[in-house]
Amino acid sequence: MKQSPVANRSVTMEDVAREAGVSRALVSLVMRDSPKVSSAKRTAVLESAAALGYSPNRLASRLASRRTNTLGVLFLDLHNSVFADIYDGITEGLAGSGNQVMVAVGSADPGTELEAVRSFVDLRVDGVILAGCTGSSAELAAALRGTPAVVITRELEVDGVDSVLCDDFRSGVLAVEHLHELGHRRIAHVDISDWLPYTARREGYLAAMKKFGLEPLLVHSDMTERGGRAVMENFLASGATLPTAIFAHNDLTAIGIMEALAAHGLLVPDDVAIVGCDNIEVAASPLIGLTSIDQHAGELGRMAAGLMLERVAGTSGPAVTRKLEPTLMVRRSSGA
Amino acid sequence: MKQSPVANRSVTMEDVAREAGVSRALVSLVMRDSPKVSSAKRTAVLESAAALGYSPNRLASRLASRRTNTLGVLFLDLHNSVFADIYDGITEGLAGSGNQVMVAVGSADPGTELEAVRSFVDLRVDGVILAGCTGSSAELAAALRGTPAVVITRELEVDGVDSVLCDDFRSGVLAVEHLHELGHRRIAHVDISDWLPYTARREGYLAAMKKFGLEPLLVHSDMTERGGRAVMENFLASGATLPTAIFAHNDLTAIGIMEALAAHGLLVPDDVAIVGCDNIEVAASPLIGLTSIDQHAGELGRMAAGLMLERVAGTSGPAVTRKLEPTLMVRRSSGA
DNA sequence: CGATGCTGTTAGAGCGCTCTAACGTTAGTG
DNA sequence: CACTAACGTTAGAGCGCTCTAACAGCATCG
Repeated sequence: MKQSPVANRSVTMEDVAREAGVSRALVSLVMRDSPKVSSAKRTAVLESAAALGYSPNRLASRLASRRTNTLGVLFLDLHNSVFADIYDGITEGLAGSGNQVMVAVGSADPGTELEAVRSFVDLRVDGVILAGCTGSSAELAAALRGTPAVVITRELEVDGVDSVLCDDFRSGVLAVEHLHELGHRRIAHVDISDWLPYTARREGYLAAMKKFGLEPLLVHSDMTERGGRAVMENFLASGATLPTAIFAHNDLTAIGIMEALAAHGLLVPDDVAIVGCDNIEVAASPLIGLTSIDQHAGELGRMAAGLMLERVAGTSGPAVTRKLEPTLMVRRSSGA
Repeated sequence: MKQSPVANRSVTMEDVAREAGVSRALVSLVMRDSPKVSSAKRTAVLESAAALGYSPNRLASRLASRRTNTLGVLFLDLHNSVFADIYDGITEGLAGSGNQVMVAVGSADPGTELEAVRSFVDLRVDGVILAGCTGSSAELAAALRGTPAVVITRELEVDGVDSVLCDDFRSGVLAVEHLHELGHRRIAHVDISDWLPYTARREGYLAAMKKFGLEPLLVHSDMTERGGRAVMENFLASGATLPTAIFAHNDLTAIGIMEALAAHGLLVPDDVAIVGCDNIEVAASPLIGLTSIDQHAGELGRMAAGLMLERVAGTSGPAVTRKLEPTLMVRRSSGA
């Protein structure tokens, strides 16, 4: 019954077939739950397989069948819990579809990211879901080599790549409108590196500021908590006049900003009001009370999974873009 | 130059070989950067490959070479950022080793988890790193089928499975000692479901309480923020006398507890002092100021990667266990 | 000048599986 | 009772790659 581990690694269908006194093809059918196998042979095969400690080699079966029933999912950053929410949505949307998920992490580095996508493609996954990506359209398209893909939180102008995102421009507008309504006029925006393809929130901010005839104030950060804190520390050290309100590119940045303010004895929202974006779990915590803009991460994941399943099932046609309306979640950091 | 996507998917080494006027074996050598290829042929092959849009089929190469240079990494829960820290440690420890990482998420469900491990094994990864797992030793051993493995944050009594963890018993003791020293005598512990294999923190708590001659007070939760909040809400609703201090199984739970207390106008640490465990990023935030016990997640990941590399390189020998000393991080939630 | 070694290349036999087409049985039909 | 139909089973040809062993070509050497 119990075999040595090493021996197990090389038990093949052939061995099981011999042990059970049937052909290799029959074993294959049993392993794939084919209905056209007599129950007698089926149990015989299963018993032999168990006795030998057989574990099917998925590399071989995938190679032979030219199907993998596997989707690759790439995450931008594991430290941002918005990706955990997206992950939940994806698994929910994929439930019962018989598809497996392979995860990779891009770490906000186009190199790592492209490497991961290439790896997915080389392993012949049926499709790729990019939950946040920083590479250029051209590079990503080249790496995908025609593999169906869905991008979350970004719009990629590539053939056969669907996009599922929240209207980030609108989020920027919502943030400014909210702060303007509260009476703020000096509203700053802490966004992200220039080269990153996520510019819509900033553009929304700029457009709304212009609409209200206000002077924009932009500072770059790196979408991390640490980055947000550093930016605010620098700003405070510079002695420049503080804005009365700050809209941050995402919640992590916003929290970092709040930390720096707290460290200097400044009160939120009394001295500076803060609005974040993403509405991650911790932002909603009463301990933080960060006003944020919900981009419906779970729903984005679910929709991406749905589109992916359609593509995998063979639905062709031009690339689709699904855009959700953001929702402002008012909390302590901007009033009340 | 540009081929249709579908065509790309079926370009094989044979095609490249024909196009370049060489043998398939030579193409294979070029693709694997063999030094024994003349530079003339090398460039010819690379040009043909690019022209045809060739992408090597990694399934086939892995099958043929019986090596994958890939490690499977399983995470318990993407919502807990301690796993992001562990991930960083792992990638750091693996850097430059030429190994790829495949990630899967167990979602604190033994079924999903075992399925993921089986999937890794069936894909013939060289090794598996389990960053948190809830299955039984026997089930995991069966699923691994002899594949080298390293478990993080848990000790698995399985042949060939190394363990890397923090001394959780000691963490429980540290928490109680700290609170006792602050003068607390009614110290509760919010831990996790009975069936989960993570009992050391509770045992440390119980041992330390006994040492001080104090009456233990245990409540079960589910290691999530929501769970912690629910438990505390229930407790408050029950009208039972509050403990003066609570040690929570992890930081998420602790934060949930703090939220419930805040919602009822209770002050931390004045009414109830809180100590968490894991020292996740957000616990360290001045906005939360949660006293926590650092289990050195990054270091755990790095060590696990190191052990894994040794195993993959062929080091045999009995299973190793590496245990780190936890570090108490005192913050606002327990005083000062 | 034939033996020796070296470099670059290739034929061909797998890796462990799937899938098509064909097979032997048995049951159903006129 | 031959004749088809359906069922369960199998042989054998791949899937796209790697790897061993052998090979041609050429310089080196006693």
